[in-house]
Amino acid sequence: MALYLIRKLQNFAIFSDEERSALQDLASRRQRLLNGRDDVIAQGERPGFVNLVLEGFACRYKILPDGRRQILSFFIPGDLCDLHSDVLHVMDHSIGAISPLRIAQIAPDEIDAVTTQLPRLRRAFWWNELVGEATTREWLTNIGQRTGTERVAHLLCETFVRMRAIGLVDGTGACPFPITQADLSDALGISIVHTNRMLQDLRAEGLIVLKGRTLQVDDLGALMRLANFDPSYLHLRSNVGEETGGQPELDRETTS
Amino acid sequence: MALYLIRKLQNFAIFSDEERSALQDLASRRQRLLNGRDDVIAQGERPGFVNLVLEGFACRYKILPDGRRQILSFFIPGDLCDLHSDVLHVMDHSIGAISPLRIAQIAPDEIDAVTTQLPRLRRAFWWNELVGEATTREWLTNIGQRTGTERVAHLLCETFVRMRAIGLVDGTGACPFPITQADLSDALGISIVHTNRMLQDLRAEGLIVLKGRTLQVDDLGALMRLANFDPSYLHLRSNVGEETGGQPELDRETTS
DNA sequence: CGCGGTCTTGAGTGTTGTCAATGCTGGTGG
DNA sequence: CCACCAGCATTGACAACACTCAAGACCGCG
Repeated sequence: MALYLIRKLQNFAIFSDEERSALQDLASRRQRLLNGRDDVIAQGERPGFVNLVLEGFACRYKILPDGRRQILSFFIPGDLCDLHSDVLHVMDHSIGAISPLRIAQIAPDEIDAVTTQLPRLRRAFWWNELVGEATTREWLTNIGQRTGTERVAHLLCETFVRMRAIGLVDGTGACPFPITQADLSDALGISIVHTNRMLQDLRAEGLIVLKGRTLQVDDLGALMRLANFDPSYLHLRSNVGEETGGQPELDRETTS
Repeated sequence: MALYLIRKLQNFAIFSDEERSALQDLASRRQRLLNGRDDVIAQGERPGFVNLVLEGFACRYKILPDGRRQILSFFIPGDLCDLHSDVLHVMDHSIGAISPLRIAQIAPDEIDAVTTQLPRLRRAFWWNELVGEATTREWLTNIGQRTGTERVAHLLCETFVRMRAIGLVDGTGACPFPITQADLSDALGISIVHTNRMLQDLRAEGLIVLKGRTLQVDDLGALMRLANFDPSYLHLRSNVGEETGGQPELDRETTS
């Protein structure tokens, strides 16, 4: 089931049946199940496959010699982990499961074959890569410049909007959120205790409800304002929230 | 003069005369000169060219609505700025000159043509891109996990090692360093005053001499240890420092 | 010589971290 | 169905690292 991947990539272009089923194909080869804290692949190993998250949450992280951990990104269903890392031969970071996880392992060759045949998919994958990089830059800005509250709020905004973009937010404005406070703090560069207090604040403001691995956002507009969150770096088709802004990123040119 | 670019890419593969002169060609088309604080391209504009730094320092940065600035990376001679950002149509960050700057503007088509004809160059550009991403991840880790002193030391290590890799460190262990303390603090997520104090500490330890836009590293080993600096993310051929470690990243496979 | 930008320093404040204890919850086995 | 346990969340008290404000020194350039 490449459903989430398709939904995500459709923020870039609308696909034909052929393209859709090619994506289905990719996602249906090898599948793999992991438990909560397992590693998909560890720092130092050499990447063999491109990993596609089908179900559950994962993260990219780095461990320092003294044990400190920095989470570099979260992966939600539909996310592709390491499209091109095989060029570097060795992983300089790890990919780990946050929750029980189902992934598809895709051989780089398979990707090559499909994208050669269907150039619009190639461009969609590119778009996807670049959004990933833009997100990392936004994280850098988040950690570097924003205060504790802002950081937490910003990350919640981002995750919520991404979940919404793949249809995982329900009618009440709630979505699965298996990320623990320890994970959050390693992602945001603040202590667990402080993360907890910032979350309390957000709850007290009536902005969110976070419990039982579920995040409910009650006032996205206010949360976005508090976080200084501008969703344009996600390059989604509908960058909604308050005002409707971003024009769609439809693939115009006829490529290279 | 694509000298620095060639030196840098030769960390990935050794080039033939043909490849070398193709790189020369790329760098010799349009050139552009900028002053100290000028923007090469600003947030919101649409990228037209790939920018290659020929001389001077530049940086990638983001400005928040309230004026806070996060520097996302530094560009030194030989660095390519935005190899693929044209897919996204709009810059989500700016590129600015740190010092007087000379750059070459390369059209995406020219890159395409050259890399199609010379696949080893294509792979070298890939390698370059991926090293850039790895560096951003390392910065995220740096800001997220390390203390003030470590952060400053880490950034100095990185810059010094990169400068050395392109032959810009002289026999006394000194290299040009036009980055101001204000720039450093925006890159590291700490205040100017604090940056200044951390630098004092490093000087007091006898690790560095930093003055007159010149950085001299007196004890790289100690600086690396202090910073927890592991150069492997730079994927240089000789990851020297103390012990000699990393095996060369010679291009083995025959590509896609 | 004067000026702007950069660097340096001191003093006081406060955000954030650490330590440590307690509460909560879901899952497991008896 | 209950007791127990592990992992996670929460709280309080205190310490410390880093920030702000503000003044002054330095340096290169015109």
